[in-house]
Amino acid sequence: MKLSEFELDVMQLLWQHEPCTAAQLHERLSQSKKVAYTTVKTIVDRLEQKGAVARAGQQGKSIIYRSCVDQSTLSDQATPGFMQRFFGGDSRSLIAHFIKQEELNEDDIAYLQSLLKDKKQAK
Amino acid sequence: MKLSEFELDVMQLLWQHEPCTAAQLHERLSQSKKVAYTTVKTIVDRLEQKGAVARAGQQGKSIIYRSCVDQSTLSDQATPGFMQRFFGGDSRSLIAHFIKQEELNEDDIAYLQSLLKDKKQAK
DNA sequence: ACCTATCTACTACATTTGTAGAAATGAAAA
DNA sequence: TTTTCATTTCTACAAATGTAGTAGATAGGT
Repeated sequence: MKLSEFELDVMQLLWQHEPCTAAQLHERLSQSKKVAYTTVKTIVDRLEQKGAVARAGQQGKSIIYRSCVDQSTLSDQATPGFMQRFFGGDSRSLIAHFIKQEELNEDDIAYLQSLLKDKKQAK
Repeated sequence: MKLSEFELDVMQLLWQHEPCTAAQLHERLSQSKKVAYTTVKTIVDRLEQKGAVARAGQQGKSIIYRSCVDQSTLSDQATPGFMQRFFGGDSRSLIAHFIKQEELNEDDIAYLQSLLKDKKQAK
C-alpha cells in the first residue's frame, strides 16, 4: 500500500488516538499546520478508498474511523526504498546516520547495544 | 530541495558514477527498470531546473552532468519526515527496526557499537 | 415538528510526477 | 558537403497529491 505524505500524517495521528472522527483528526493536525476541515476529510476518504482505514461506528452524525494497517507494516514496506534512495542501499551508513543525528538517552543506547549484541550472537 | 522518487533514483546513479551523460544514466537505469531514454532525459532536465544537477561539459553532442547536492544533504533533509511519518518520530524504534531488518556483518556491528559507545560518552 | 449547526458527499482545480512521442539540431560519417 | 543518426528540446498527458468549496443530509436542541 502506497500512501502520500499527507495521508501518512493522518495515519500517524490515527494510530496514536484511534478510533476517532475526522473532526478530531482535523483538530490534532491543526496544531501543527493550518488546514481546512474538508481537506482532512478528503484525505480520510482517500485512505478509506485505499483500504487503510475503515468505519468503526458513528457518534452523532460523525463517522468514527479506525486503521486497517499498522505502522510496522507500512514502515516495512517503505524502508527499503528509503534506504536505497537516500543511502544508496547502505544500511550501515543509514543506521550510523541516525545514531549520530538523533537524540538518544542512556536507556535507548543500552537497548540498541543489546540488539547489536544479539545480532552478533546470531551469526 | 524536494525530489521525487524517480528523481532520487537518478541522483543515486549520478552520485555513483558522476560525471556522466543522460545516455549513461539511462543505460544504468535500464538494468533495473524498463524505461525510455526520453523519460530519463526528462527527469535529468527537471533535476537541472531544480538545481540538483548541472552541466559539466560536452562529449560530442551529449551533455555531461554532475550533481550539485550531495547525498548527505538530501538525506539530512528527508530523515526527520521519514522518521515522523513511519515511526511516529521515535528514533529509537527506527534504529531498532533497521538493526533487526538489515544484513550487517561483524565489521558493521563493531562500527555501530563504537558509535553507540561514543554517543554514551558524550553525555 | 422545525430549525440550525455540523458533518458527509461530491466536485473542482492547480501542481507534481511518471511516462514518452515529435521535432529540431548538430556531430560525425561517407 | 550532404546525409544520417544520436541527442536535445519541446510538448503532451494521465494519475496522484494537496487543497478546499458547495450542496445536501441529519442529529439534536427548542
